[in-house]
Amino acid sequence: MRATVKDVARRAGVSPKTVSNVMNGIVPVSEPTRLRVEQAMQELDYVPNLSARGLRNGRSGVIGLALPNLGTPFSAELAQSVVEVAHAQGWSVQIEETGSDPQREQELMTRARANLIDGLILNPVVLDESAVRVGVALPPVVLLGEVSQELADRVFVDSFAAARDMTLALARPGRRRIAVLGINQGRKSATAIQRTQGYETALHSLGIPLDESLMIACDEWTPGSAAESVLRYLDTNPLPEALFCFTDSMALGALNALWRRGVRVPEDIAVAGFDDVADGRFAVPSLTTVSFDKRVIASEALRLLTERMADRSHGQRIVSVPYNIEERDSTR
Amino acid sequence: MRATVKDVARRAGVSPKTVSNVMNGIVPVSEPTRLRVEQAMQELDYVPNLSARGLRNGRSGVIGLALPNLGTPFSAELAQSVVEVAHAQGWSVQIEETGSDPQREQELMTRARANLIDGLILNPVVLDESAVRVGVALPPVVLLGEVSQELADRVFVDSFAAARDMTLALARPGRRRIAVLGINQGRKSATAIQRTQGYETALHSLGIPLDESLMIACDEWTPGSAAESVLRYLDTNPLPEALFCFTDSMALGALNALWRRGVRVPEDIAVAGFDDVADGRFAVPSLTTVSFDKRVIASEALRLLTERMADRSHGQRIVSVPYNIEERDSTR
DNA sequence: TTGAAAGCGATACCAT
DNA sequence: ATGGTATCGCTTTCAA
Repeated sequence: MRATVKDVARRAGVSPKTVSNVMNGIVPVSEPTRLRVEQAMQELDYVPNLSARGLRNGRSGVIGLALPNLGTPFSAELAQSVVEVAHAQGWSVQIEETGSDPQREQELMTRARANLIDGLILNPVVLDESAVRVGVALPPVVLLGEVSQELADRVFVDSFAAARDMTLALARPGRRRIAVLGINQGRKSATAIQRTQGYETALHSLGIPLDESLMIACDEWTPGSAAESVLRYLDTNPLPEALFCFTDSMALGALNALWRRGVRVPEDIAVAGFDDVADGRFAVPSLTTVSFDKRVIASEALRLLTERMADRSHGQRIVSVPYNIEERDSTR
Repeated sequence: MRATVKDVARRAGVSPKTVSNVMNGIVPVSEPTRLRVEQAMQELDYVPNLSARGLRNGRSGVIGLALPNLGTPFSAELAQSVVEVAHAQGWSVQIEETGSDPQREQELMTRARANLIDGLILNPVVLDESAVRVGVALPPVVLLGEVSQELADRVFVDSFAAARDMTLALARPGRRRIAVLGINQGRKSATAIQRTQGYETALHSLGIPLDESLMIACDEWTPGSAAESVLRYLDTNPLPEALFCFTDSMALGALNALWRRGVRVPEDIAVAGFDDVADGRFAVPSLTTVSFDKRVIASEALRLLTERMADRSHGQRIVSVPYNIEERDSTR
C-alpha cells in the first residue's frame, strides 16, 4: 500500500496537519519536527496524492493547451514555449487537438470546468463565437489568435498588419503580380480572413488591382496540401512574381513544388511565409517570413490566465505580440 | 456555487448513487428515473469534478508523454499521434519536456506516482538506467527508443538495423566516402550510439575502412546546429560522397548549409535523414529518410501502457516497430 | 507550534 | 432498481 499523510504523521509522531505544514512550507514548523517528518517521508517513500490535493484545493496545477493541429512544427514550437514557461511557474500542461472543430472546442471548455485543468489556452479556428458562448459559465480561458469576441482574454499577433506589411515588402522591388496561398474554401478561418484582408489592403494602397486568379486556395495548411495546390496552379496559370503563403509550412510545400517545376526562387519568383519556424530558417532557399516570439505568446498567455484565475470578474484583457518581417534568401 | 451530485440528486428526487449510476451507465437505471436525473443535470449545468472522481477511483484518465525536445517537428508528429490515439480511447495527455536531463526524467516518474497521471510514455535519452531504477516502485511506464534496461516496457524502431540499411543504400551506387552527422560529444544518447554502430557495421560489411574524419559531431540535433557543423566541416574537409544525418531535422540544416556553399544535392553529395517528418518530404530536394509509422508507435505504446496498468506484475514487453528506407530526390 | 475533526465530490458496498 | 453511508487523501478551521 501507498503511504499517506496519516502514515507519515504516525511514523513521525506528529499530526497530519504538521506533515501538511512541512510540505507546503507556509506555516512555520520547528526544525526538529521538520526533520523527523522529512525523514518519515523518505522512509515511507511518500508521494502526495495530487487528486486529493486538487479536490481539497479546487486547483489541479494543470492547464490545458488546445491547438487545431498538433502535427505542425509551429505547434511544436508553441507548445514547447508554453510547457517551458508553465513549468517554470509550477504548472503542468495537458495538450489537446481540436482539429478545427468548434464542437471539440466546446467540449474542451467543459472539461476545463470539470476541474482537471485550472484553465485553458485555446487557439480557435472558426471566427464565430460558438466555442465561447455567452451565458455558460466560462472557465478561465485565454484565446490565441484573432477571434473577435468579447468574453475571453486573448493574445494575438496582428495578422492583418503583418500580412499587409509582408505584401508591401514583397512589392517593394517593383513586383506587382503577388499571389497569396492559404485561402480556405470551406469554413473560413479567422486567421485566413485577416491575412487576406491585409494583403488586399496593401495592394489597394499600392494601386494594384485585385486579381482573383492570384488568390490560391489551400484548405489544409500543410506542406503536402500546399505543394499540391501550387503544382495544380502552375499547370493552368502564368507564374506570379511573388507568392505569400499564410504559414511557413505551406511555404515549404510551395518551395518544393516550384523546385519540381524547375522554377527558381527567388530569381523567377519570391516566396514568403508566416510563423518563423526553424525549418523555414533552413529551407532552400532560407525563407522570408513574418517572425514573432513564441515565448512571448506563451508567457503573456500564461500571465493572463493566472490573472484571470485570481480574479474572475475583471474586464477582458487583450495583448498584442509584436512581429517583424524577416527577410531571407527566398525574396532576394 | 457549482452543482454536485448531491444537488442533482436532490433536484431529481433520487440518491447520489443513482446519479452516479446514470453517469456511468453500468448499473441499469429505469427510464423515467434516468430522464429526471438527466434533466436535473441539464438544469443545474452539472459538470462532474474529475479530481474527486480521480481520488475515489485511483485513476485520473490522464497519461503523461515526456520527450527530450518538444520543439522539433518529429516531436509534434509523435505527440499528435499519441494524443489522437489516446483521445480515441478516452485518455487525456499531459506533455513534458525532459531536455535530455536524467534528473528531470526521474522527477517525472515521481509525478506519475503522484497519481495525477495514470501512466507515462517516456523517451529517455541517456543510456544508463538512472531514470528507471531498481527498487523504487515504478508507475506504469512505457519507454520509447532503444534504452537497454529490463524494468519497463518499451516500443522502439531498430535504429541499429535502420542505420545499417540506410548506409548500405547510400553505398549501393558505388559511394564509399559516406559521412554521418549526429555523433554527440558529451553525453552520448542511446540513439546516437545505435545509429553509429549500424553505420560502422555496414561499412565493415562493405569492406570500407572506418574513417574518423567522416564522423561529424553535432550536439543539438536541430537544423541550426547541424547547419553550423556542416559549414565548419566543409571549411576544412573534402566533400564526402554521401551524408547520413541521424535525424531529418539535422538533414534539413545540412541541406541548407550545402546549398549555401553551392554544393549540389544529390549531384555532388547524397543526403539522407531519419524520422520521415513532413518537412523532409517537401525539402529541396525531397529528403531520403528512414520512415516508420508514428501512429503505430503511439498505439503500441498506449496498448502496452494500458496492459501494464491492468496487470502490474507481468513480464517486460518489448515491441519493435517496422521501418523502411524511403528513397527520395536527395539521393538519386 | 501542534492536534482533532470536518469536509472537498464522487463512488461502491451493503441494504432494501 | 434505488437509498444510506463510509471512504479515497489532503487541507484547514478551531482549539489547545
